[in-house]
Amino acid sequence: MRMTKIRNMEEFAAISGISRPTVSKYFNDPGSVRPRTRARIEEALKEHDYRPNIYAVNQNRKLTKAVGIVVPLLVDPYFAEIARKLERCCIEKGYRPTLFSAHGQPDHEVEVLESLRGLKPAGVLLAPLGRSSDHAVLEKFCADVPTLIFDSSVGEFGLSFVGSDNQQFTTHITDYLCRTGEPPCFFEMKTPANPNAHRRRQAYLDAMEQFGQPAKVISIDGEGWEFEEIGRQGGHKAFEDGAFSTNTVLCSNDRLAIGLLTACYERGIKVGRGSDCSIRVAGQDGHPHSRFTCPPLTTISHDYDAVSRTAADSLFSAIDGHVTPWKSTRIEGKLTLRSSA
Amino acid sequence: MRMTKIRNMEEFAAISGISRPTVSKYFNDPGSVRPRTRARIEEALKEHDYRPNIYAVNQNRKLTKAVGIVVPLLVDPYFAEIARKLERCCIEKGYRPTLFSAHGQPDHEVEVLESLRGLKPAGVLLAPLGRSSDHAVLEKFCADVPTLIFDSSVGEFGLSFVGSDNQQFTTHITDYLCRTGEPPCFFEMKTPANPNAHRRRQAYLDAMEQFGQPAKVISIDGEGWEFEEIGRQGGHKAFEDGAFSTNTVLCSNDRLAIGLLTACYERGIKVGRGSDCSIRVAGQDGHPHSRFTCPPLTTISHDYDAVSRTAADSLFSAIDGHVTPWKSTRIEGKLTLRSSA
DNA sequence: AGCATAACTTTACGCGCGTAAAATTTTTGT
DNA sequence: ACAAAAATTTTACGCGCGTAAAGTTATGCT
Repeated sequence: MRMTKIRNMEEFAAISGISRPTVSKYFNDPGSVRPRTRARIEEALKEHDYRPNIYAVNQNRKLTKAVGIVVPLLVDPYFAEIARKLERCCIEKGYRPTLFSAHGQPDHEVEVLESLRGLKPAGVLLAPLGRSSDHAVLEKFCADVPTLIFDSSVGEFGLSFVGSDNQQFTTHITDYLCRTGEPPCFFEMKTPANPNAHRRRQAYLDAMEQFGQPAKVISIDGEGWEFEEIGRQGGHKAFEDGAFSTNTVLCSNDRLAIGLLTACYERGIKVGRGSDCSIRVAGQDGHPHSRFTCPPLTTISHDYDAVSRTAADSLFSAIDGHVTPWKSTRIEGKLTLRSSA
Repeated sequence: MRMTKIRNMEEFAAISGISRPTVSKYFNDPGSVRPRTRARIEEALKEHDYRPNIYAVNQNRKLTKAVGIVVPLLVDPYFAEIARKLERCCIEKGYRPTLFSAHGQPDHEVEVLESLRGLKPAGVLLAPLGRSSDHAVLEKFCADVPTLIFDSSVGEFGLSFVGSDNQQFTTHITDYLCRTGEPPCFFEMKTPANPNAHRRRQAYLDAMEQFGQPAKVISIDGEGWEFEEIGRQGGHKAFEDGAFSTNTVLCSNDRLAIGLLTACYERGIKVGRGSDCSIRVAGQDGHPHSRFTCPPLTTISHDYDAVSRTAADSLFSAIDGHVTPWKSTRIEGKLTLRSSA
């Protein structure tokens, strides 16, 4: 095998005994050629492993098969995990995913979008930074490129939005905490990165009112995406200020909770639901790491599979021309009970 | 601005008053044209924001400006972090990095390399899976594409290898542990993912012998890349078996240590160097998360900046034609003392 | 000013493939 | 078996740019 080096489709067509346009058609959709033709091509393919030049292909196609996946922070395993699942969805459907991260920085996000334009992708799956995003740039990008927004909604642009049902998240876990112990305080960043945090705070307030419990929101300082460190420092400050009005803390997200757990440890405060524990801590997200904190973190988990599949399918159907009005799909989470609360 | 839509370089050349070949030359190297010509182009650039079509460019260039970055597992923040730094190095030098993850699966790694060929990259920065990699595929890939191996060395192929000095890592932290308490046991996976683990075990054995201390290696079961869970389960088993011969455990890597900490928590074993603690646990890697474990993890940290910069620079110099014989560069780590040991 | 040289313009070709139109062959239905 | 439909082949053009060659203009130096 591989006796002759194939340089282009012309050569490959010649040795497979098929005309070049038909071979071209085959590579665009193997099912669009006659079975016997297809068999002959695939046989030749095994002996000469030829692959069309991506650059030449994409130069001429109106619709590229490239799909961009953009997340705010790839170092966060939550985003890495969901990006991985999205990647698989793309490959399954014959698209070529390319992964990008804004690395928590708005200017990077703009850069990414800029270079993404150059890729002329068939579509983009975008999880925006959120508050710090350049909304004008985002909106313009969405107007030019078929973009599905996921994880964090920043406005009614793009094809649609797919994310988690933050309201259900918080209501559900607040309910659990109220039923099993003291009602929770809510621990969050004063200026959170994305609007999900606002929804969660509001859901907490609503739930507490509904349950007839006094609400208490603790908003801590800190900018940026180093949530663990922000949670840790904010936790120390909250303890110093005596800000925790009950022995139960619901954190706006798991990374904040992880930081708070560290702060508790550093102060010698035992966390959990045992009788020897003085505080209960719960998170929200089902962060990949939450299983391994000490104590393991009680949290409400994203349905990673459903979110990624729904997002990907929505994009693909839009690419295939199925126009639907903008809509927001929010998927429920599942409570994960562990020993922290 | 943007009154006329520029479709190609021809049009842009026309409105900037420069010939197309010169404009082409400018985009390949802005410094290669006369300053005044350059100024005129850049002025026109501001009013019409034209960018050459990547696909058309790469079709004709012998040397693409694309660089592939491949890591074994992007969900691991260690790799996400080093990938981020490598990305920046590439962009600084005018390359276009594309990120890939093998997601811990050998067949994915092969797929990634396959699709990477299609990109016809100028070079590739590759951190192989290690033991489970298809070495033949890897070697063949390296023969075809300028590839620099980093993090984990799997043989003398590729341009060179850049990674951390595992021997120094382990020797250094073993020394620290011996000087500050009981000599450590070594906690590792029986069949580790990559050869770094073997080097670390050997360095541990050598160091213990040199220090005149009895060595004890605890090799736990478990396959795959879910190190935390493997460490947790292995930890439980080791406790049950009474495998820890001293009160100090040096883990082969931080993720294993994180799992062991969870196991300790679950068994009510207090970890740290305080008098009320019954075990000390240390890791290796300086994992981004190690700061936030409970207790915070004492570890020896990769020099992320040095490794990524050295790796990137080696690749770029090879791309620029500076041929050097294969060599292995190993960079020392820095001890990070925290409360776990 | 005069000349060598560097920079630029013009012209022209090629890269590898998509794709349209028309001609031809194969398959399908009856 | 024969016409209609589907698939394929032929032919031909275009995409946007790199790049080489030859001619032209600008620059630097004495």
